[in-house]
Amino acid sequence: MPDSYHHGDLPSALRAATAELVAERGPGGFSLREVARRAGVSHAAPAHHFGDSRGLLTSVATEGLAALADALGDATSSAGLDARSRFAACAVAYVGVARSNPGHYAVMLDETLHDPDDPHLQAEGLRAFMHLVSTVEAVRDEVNPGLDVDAAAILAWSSIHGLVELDGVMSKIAENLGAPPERPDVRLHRLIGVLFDAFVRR
Amino acid sequence: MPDSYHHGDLPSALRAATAELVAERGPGGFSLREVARRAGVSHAAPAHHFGDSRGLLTSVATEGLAALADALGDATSSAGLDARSRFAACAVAYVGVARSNPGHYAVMLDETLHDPDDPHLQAEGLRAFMHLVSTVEAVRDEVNPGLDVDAAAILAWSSIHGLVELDGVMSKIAENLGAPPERPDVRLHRLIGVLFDAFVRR
DNA sequence: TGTACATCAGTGAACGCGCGTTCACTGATGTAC
DNA sequence: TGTACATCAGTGAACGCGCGTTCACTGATGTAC
Repeated sequence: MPDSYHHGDLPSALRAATAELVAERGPGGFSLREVARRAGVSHAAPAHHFGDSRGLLTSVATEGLAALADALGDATSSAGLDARSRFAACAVAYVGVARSNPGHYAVMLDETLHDPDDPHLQAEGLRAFMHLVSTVEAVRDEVNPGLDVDAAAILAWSSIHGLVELDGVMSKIAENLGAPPERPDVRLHRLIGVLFDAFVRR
Repeated sequence: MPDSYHHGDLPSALRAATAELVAERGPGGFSLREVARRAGVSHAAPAHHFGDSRGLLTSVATEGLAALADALGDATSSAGLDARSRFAACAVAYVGVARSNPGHYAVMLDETLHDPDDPHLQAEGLRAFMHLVSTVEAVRDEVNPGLDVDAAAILAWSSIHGLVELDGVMSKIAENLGAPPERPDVRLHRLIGVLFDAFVRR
């Protein structure tokens, strides 16, 4: 029988409501009271668990980074893949997490929204980043011993993040140019192709 | 003698105040009243020129895109440069505009803040984008006839935008890894290097 | 050159609203004995 | 097994605040004659 007074797992429900709200209205549309409303709880309840809105957003960011790290871990540990497939799987997983958790994604890389010094957040961010680095290292070992791993990792991360963020703008521009509409994952795979080529020794 | 009643160029002053405010506090910290306060004008004045806050933000976004288009135009038209230099100049100009106008930059590529269907905004955005495309075309003509211009332009824009946005996060990670602090423009030039290599025929 | 008048720019008071925060409280749980 | 009590989770009323919007207004400009 559901407990009508105690929620069960209010922190999780509040994180979910936050992600949903941010995805719907953008970070500017976020408020503690609206989140409480969506979670079906009094507006003073969130303070109990998270203190203030920054605390809640930091928790959401941490959850998002953890999901990203998990997804990258799954993608990179798929055994039997050559470096190119592994790299592509990693990129696809990244974009997949970003697109299916837009609320989390919007919060987790914006340092004006969360507390960038939170240790849990930093740990999850680092874990995600290390998966990326290890994938690039695999590319270096298998394909191009001279590859600058740091520069390549920066390029890979920047470009994939940029693609996610600019997706809407790019579609708009393509439309204005009268180009046929391009499915987003087609754009992604073309980008992965050019990107990977950048890593190949010549 | 300064006119104490009529402002002279209030729209410009309001755009400047908006950019300053957004740069300081992020998009969430923006309000029409605070902007009016900073411009030294009554809080009802902005409505006269821009209607509502979206109108003002769209105007700021358009101004930012125009500045970007101008800067890219200057960079690409510097005659006598080979494709690599021209491409690098373009990237440096882009990052320069983004870093020296953080308020404009935050607003101009975020479709939840401005009105993406505004014709002036679209025109300036397109003008900026065409400078990028023509630079990539120059790279194709001079260096690699087989280059996929569209994919390369997407990669270039995504990665440079991503670099700008992730700068803070990347510094944080590097710090956590105990890496020596890297000057931002060093990171940029390493990225440009790997990026350009991606465009070279092999 | 001077006067009347339309137009435009900016004012300031008023409104209702949603917000974050505080605080005494009540409902439910779990532990000690 | 039962009772007392500490602890924790969530409530709901109250507060002061900054916000966007409206509107009758006033100050300044520029044009017609």
